Amino acid sequence: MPKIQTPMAGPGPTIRAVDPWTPSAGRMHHLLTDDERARLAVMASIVRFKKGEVIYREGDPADVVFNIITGVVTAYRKALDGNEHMVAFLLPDDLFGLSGEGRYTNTARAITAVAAYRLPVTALRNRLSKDAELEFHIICKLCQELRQAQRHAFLLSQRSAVTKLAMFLQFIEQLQIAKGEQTADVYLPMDRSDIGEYIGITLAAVSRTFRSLTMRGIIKVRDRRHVRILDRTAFEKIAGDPIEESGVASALPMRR
Amino acid sequence: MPKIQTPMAGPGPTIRAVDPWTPSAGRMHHLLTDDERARLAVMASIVRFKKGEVIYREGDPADVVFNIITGVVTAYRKALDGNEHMVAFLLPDDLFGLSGEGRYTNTARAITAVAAYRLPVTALRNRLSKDAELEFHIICKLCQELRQAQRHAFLLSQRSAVTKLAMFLQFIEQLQIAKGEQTADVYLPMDRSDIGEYIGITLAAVSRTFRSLTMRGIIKVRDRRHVRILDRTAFEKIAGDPIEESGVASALPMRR
DNA sequence: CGGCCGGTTGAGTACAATCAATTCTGGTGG
DNA sequence: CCACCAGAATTGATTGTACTCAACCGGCCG
Repeated sequence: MPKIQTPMAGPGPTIRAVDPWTPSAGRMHHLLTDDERARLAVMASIVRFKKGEVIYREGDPADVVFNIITGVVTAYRKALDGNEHMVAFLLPDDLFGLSGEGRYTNTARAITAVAAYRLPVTALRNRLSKDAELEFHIICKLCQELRQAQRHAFLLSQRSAVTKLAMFLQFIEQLQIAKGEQTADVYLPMDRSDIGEYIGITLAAVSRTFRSLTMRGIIKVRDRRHVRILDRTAFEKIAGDPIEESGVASALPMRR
Repeated sequence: MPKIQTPMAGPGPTIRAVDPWTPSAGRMHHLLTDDERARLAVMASIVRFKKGEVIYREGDPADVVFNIITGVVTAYRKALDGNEHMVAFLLPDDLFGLSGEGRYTNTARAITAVAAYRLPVTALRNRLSKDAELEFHIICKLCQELRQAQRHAFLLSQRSAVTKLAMFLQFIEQLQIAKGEQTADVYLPMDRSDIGEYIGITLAAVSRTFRSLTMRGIIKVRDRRHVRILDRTAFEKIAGDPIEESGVASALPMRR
């Protein structure tokens, strides 16, 4: 059952993040050594999900943790009124499924095709008890996810829709820079309604807000998935300077 | 310099949380053994802050971590427009100051008198590398703080002010129950403007919203700091049932 | 007593939600 | 290759909620 395959992703789970205590100039490292990855790989299997597929539901017994290889996953919570709200975008190298207390506290859904390592909690936990280094790396990753969640909360606290959207675009862009991808345009793997759920405005408002930024000459929407930032200074006046934000030049508070 | 004092808090840092992988019926445990606490105490000193005092600022070098003994701390971020937004309430047994990347990513301020253990990062890190168990407990704590941050984001995504306030009161109440405190009334250690900053509405709106809930007979505001929930069913219809929320009866997603 | 701080209340406004109609886009099959 | 379809996205008109600004209250401390 454990298929220790090595697809394009390499020989086992990867957890990439920055060490929260070292001023690393924002570079992001693979936290795990090949050795650790191999040890994790032994207990892992690779699973694939189709676009739109639910990976687990709020309340399900939380007996596996996932580590994304490729694709994008979203974590949702259901509001009383039936509306869902997204609490996180999960991207390659992210760890998810561990925020429960015996149960998952949110629902995870693939919004693109996804490949991920699937790690049974019992095995992982066993391994952890013997491996201080691995644990430390997981601590680093969790610090990062925590920071990220706080950033998200900060975004949600903004009143203006333009600010929210600009901050969101900034997140995504930083993310892509960190990934080392070509970023003349910002690439948006999610659709408008996902964005709306993440930044806490309606689909209609997302659309209007894109238009507003376009009208003002700040961005240019190439197509649904590609946006270019034309007026950098105006853009950062709205979104807030990311460098100021995180306290260190080129710090990359976004996951991955 | 390390004053290994044992005030009312006991013989060293405490990290209380629930193990995220064990369905523990919501009971919260001291995660650290006396032994561990003693080892941590060796590297810790106790610091005290007055109400209103800033503990550290966004951008400061992050060389110490804190573990609250008594009191309430808030973590802020500054918005572009000068407004601040609160990203977390930190309470006894909570760990804070570790979300940086060489630097603190937010500003911490005591909103009551605070006593805390002060742990130098270098020493802590050193210790961690040798102590798998301690690391595991920190992982548990981080999972909890992450869950909490996601809950906060969820709260902020709500559109109606009443819902936000009700959810907030629910948080605080659960917190007090977890602490084992007497809770005929909900006790609010923070003032109205802090609440507003946390739930993302203005001071004026907080006031109106309290009134609205009072008018409807759902709560009764004894004084600035004490609120009683009169109509439980109506209250939970607005806030969302906390049991549903976390998937397990009496799960306590709030810190403490 | 006076000033200050935290909180409450009021009037008017702005921004995003809502509901609903319409257009655009990408994919499928003839 | 085109026609068609379904889902995604845009746009419009209206409404409501919370913001803004400002006045006011009440306790506390000097």
